[in-house]
Amino acid sequence: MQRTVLLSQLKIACSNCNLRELCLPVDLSVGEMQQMEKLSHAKHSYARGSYLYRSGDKLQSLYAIHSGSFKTQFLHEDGREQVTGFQMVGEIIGLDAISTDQHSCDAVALENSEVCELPFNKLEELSRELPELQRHLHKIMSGEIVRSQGIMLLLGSMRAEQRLAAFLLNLSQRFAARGHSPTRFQLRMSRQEIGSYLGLQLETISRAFSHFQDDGLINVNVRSIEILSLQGLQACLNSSR
Amino acid sequence: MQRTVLLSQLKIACSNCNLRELCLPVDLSVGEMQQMEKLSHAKHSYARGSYLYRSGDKLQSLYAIHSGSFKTQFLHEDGREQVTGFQMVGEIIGLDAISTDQHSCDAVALENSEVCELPFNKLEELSRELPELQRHLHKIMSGEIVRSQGIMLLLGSMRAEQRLAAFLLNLSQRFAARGHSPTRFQLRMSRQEIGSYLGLQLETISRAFSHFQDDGLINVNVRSIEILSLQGLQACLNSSR
DNA sequence: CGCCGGATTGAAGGTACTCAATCCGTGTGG
DNA sequence: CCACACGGATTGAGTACCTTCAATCCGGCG
Repeated sequence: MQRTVLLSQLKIACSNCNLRELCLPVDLSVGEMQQMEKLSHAKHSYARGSYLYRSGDKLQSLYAIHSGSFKTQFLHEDGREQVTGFQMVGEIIGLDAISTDQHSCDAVALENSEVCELPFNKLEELSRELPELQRHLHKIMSGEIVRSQGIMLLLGSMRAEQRLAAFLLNLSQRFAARGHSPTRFQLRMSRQEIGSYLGLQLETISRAFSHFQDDGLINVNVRSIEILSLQGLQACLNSSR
Repeated sequence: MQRTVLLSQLKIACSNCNLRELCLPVDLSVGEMQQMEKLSHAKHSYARGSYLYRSGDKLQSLYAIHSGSFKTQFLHEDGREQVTGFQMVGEIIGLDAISTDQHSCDAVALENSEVCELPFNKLEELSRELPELQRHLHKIMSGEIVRSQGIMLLLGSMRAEQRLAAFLLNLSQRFAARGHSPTRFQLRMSRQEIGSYLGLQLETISRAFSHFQDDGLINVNVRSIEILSLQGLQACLNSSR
């Protein structure tokens, strides 16, 4: 019930864009709805492989992913590079830039995708008028901090197969939250990109996939994944070390 | 010049607490200063080893470190635990809790320390009235996201000695920014804690310290550090892989 | 003085990396 | 239509780095 209200508010905030992450957890008055309309924006398309923004670009907007998916990658001075996240429909991208007014990483489309642009100045202005929006924006940013902590734990203390299990379970949850199957889905990223994200080499990812398949935990055919035992993956993740 | 203005504003915001991270980059009117006074707060002391907050605690306040230092540690369900950060004077701690209204990690004093409590509700309220404060709060949160990305890069793609070099150089910068020597300082944390933060075993940390000393890059005596060659550490950090 | 926790050092072993060969699906050109 | 090239994925063998386990050292404190 509340859900449909949220979606209708959403449409106001982001015309015809079912923007989960910015939906407000409360009803808005007519006046407040009119204010939300101020957050006018444009919807843009990005072809697979194209950049939404690059490291060093000035902060203009945050972006809500309307369709498709992206990766963010962080570039070290010495050329080292690492995938720092994979973002899918309904997630917000670009928060890294607020700190310095410049983006600190690249965002690249993993497939043909559409994003809703949310001019950051307007977002700030509006969130001064709508405490619920303010709180929500804060939650999104804080959530990103917590997510990073989880990745740090993964990178710092898990072995290869645990990392991949955690990755697959996380994808599973996120697909489920969007109404897709939690056990059958297509990977949008290469072994190389998964490895970069998980701090492993692509060969190690490939071997771990094969091992999971041998153990009957998953069926994997290149980028098609079928999870046969969520519990099995969870057990792998929780294994002593 | 501006600096002193900032510090005086600071005192208003945080009585007698030279709170760098919340100082505002602009002058405030008399009325605005009065508003800042609304952010009344308490200053509390924490003995070495005591908890500022624990995972699961309800979000009440953010905390600005007035003296001393803390570590934050993240606890996995299965008992795995990892240090996710070391915070020193002037830094803000507790941002992780905004996401779920509960702290997602523990904060433990590394030495006898004092913090200024910043009730989060008041902070939000006030930041609706003071756009400069709002922007600054956003920058602090975003900065934490960027910091996490840097740690992810470190954990995902650096070898042991590079990680320790990065750690020492980061400490050096932070001490320098606070007016201390960038080359001589005391570590506040154990080898175990450094290892946990850097995703390594304590023995590996110890060996890397010894190796740096053999190479003439540092003098280390348990927790006393003297950096002999910042360039040398930087070179180690930048070495091919 | 002796205990204790943290730090150092040594030796052996394991996990993931590196290098390399092969496979496979897709797209391209003859 | 088939051959071929290409990029990504898989698999194998050897190696490097870090971990693990263990012994020892060192400084502080009862």
